[in-house]
Amino acid sequence: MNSSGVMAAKRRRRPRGRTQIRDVARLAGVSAITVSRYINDPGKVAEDTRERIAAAIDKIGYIPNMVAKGLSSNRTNIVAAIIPTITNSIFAAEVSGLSDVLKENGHSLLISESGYSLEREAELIQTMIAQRPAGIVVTGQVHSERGAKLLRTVEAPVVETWEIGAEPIDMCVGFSNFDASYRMVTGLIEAGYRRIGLICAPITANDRAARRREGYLAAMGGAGLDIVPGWMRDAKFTFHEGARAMGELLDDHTELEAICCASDIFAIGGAMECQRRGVRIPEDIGICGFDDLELTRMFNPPLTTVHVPRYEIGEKSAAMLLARISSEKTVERKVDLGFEIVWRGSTHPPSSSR
Amino acid sequence: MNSSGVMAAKRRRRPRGRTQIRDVARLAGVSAITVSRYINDPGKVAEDTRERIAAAIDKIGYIPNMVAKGLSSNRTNIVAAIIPTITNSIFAAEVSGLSDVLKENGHSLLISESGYSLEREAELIQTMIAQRPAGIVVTGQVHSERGAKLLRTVEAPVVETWEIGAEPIDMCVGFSNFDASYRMVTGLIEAGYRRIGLICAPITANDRAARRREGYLAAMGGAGLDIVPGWMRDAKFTFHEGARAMGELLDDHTELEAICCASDIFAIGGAMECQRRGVRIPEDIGICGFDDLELTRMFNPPLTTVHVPRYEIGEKSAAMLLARISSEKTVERKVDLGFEIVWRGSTHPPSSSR
DNA sequence: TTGTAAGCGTTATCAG
DNA sequence: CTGATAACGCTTACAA
Repeated sequence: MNSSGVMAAKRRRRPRGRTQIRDVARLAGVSAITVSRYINDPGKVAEDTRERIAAAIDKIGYIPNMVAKGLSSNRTNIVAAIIPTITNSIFAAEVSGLSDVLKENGHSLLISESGYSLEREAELIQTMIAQRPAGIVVTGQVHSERGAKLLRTVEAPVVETWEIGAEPIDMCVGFSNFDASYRMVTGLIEAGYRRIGLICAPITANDRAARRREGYLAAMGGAGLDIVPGWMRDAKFTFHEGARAMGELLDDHTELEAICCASDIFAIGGAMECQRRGVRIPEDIGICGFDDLELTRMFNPPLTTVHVPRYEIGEKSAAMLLARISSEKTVERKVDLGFEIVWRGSTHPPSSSR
Repeated sequence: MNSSGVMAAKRRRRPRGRTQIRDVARLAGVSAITVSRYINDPGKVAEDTRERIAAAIDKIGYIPNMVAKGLSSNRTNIVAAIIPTITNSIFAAEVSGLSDVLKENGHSLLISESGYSLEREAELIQTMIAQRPAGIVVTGQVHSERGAKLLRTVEAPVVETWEIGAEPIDMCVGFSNFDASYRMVTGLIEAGYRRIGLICAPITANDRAARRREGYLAAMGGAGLDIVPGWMRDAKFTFHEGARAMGELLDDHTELEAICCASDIFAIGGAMECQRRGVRIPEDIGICGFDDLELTRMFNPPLTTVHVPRYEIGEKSAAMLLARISSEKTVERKVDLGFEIVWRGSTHPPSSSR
């Protein structure tokens, strides 16, 4: 042995903790690669070898190192999702759908929150790409220039969720927020409402809200009704903000006959504000929401709203990513999961549903 | 060159897509390790070298490969969290706290849902360990035997959240669910209530619910009041289930004066059921909840509840993990974040708060 | 301050 | 069906 052998010994790193594939291999009397084959596709290994390896794994409690696997195979089993905020329950439901499908297929879910900021989203996309995810889920179809560029050049498949109006960067899953809002407002007009207010989230960095607002404007304009700036209020996604916006409309615009809320959060908060003031629903004012949260069904009266496929958006996104991950075959690029207007007691019913 | 050189050439893998550190190094005219130093601690690199590297990174859009980094350094920047379900907003808030602190410190968050199953939790712990996370967050202090063993032997620091009654496996953050429930019920008794019902989540695989139930029993028993099995109902975490349980109690036990709900979800669902039936709150029946969801403040009347530090549990868990990750110094093992009984209009006030 | 060499734990590739 | 070897992209250890 020459001096480099000595040097090599000195340079050896500290031993690491976990057992590894070679420990299993030694115990089973096979090579590491055979254990690797057993783990990834047991069918490639002979029956008796299989049994010895299984016994060895069980004995030493071997847990594969996905980091090493990821580096070696150049693919991880991690899917990254970037959502505005997990505390909005529509995104929690989406994440649940993602999580359920992914874990059934041996994938893990990395979550991060952009806080409805496109700059933050771009940073997170970069952070996620650093993890070399097998797939990426983002919210909406509007991104910062930098974010969009990263998504366009990343190797992993990308799904944009919750809106399908534009051409996707790669794939998209959701429904038309414009159509949903348009149909909701058109229904209100059919029901006899003429002076209809709007409570909507700020449309900055939120194309879903922007499309819902546009749907309202198009329906009002299309019916030849007045569009009054004072009838429209911004609100952040809290019940309190919904109540505040409703209170302002009630104070300043007693002429309003119905309030269209671009989120059930506003509708519920707003409806509670009405209760507090003794404003009767739907006798004194009609209220409709958006998203069909469980609470809208429980409310007194139950709230008219738009049912959206929030859990299904997660499920379908995961399924599409998995399809692309497991094969090169082209899958659907644009998936419309639809929506449904649900007429309940908080508004008069439209003529078509009478 | 001997034949092995030829073989090596044949064995070369396909080139991969992303730019890597050596591309940056070449462009900047330095070695890879210098770029590595620049990325991990720019102070170790000379000013002008720094500038050249920065320019090179910017030019080719280099994004570090955290998988390779993780394997090489034997530490990832991923924290794994296992929660019962993301759709219960208390856990969504916790996740938000985790996410905020972790991303400030360059860590990413891997989320998985156990669905209130200890077996599922154990599987997920194993899946998470395979990713070699820098830290692990689990919910509660009760685990399956296998899950507990994995948590005890894993190298990463572990935080158990939402309950601090038992000795932690490693660290725990939360509050005493027993004390909170005990104090709530004691307060109701002080307020003059004697016949108090309970709506609680199934206590299987949920030590937080179990402790809340025990707190109720201890307070009732301690005050010499009747403990009637029929006054206690199980409910899953939906508003509908809360309403159903409340309906049953209202139907079967007209003698009840107050209902203690071990979750605001039950309290809100239950209170809506009361509204539906024309049962007045608090005149006909007192209702209190647990968790202090935003909606409890908005409700008419506002609901008495227990404020719990849900966002802070996430924040603190992340902070404790980070402290342990960055140093070997011992940090607190058991952190009591406390709780606060919030008396609102859905119950008569206790004498002590008059 | 910078560089060289070895190694992280797994899998791709080629060979038998 | 099984194995030997190199490689994945980065960092550790050591050296200059």
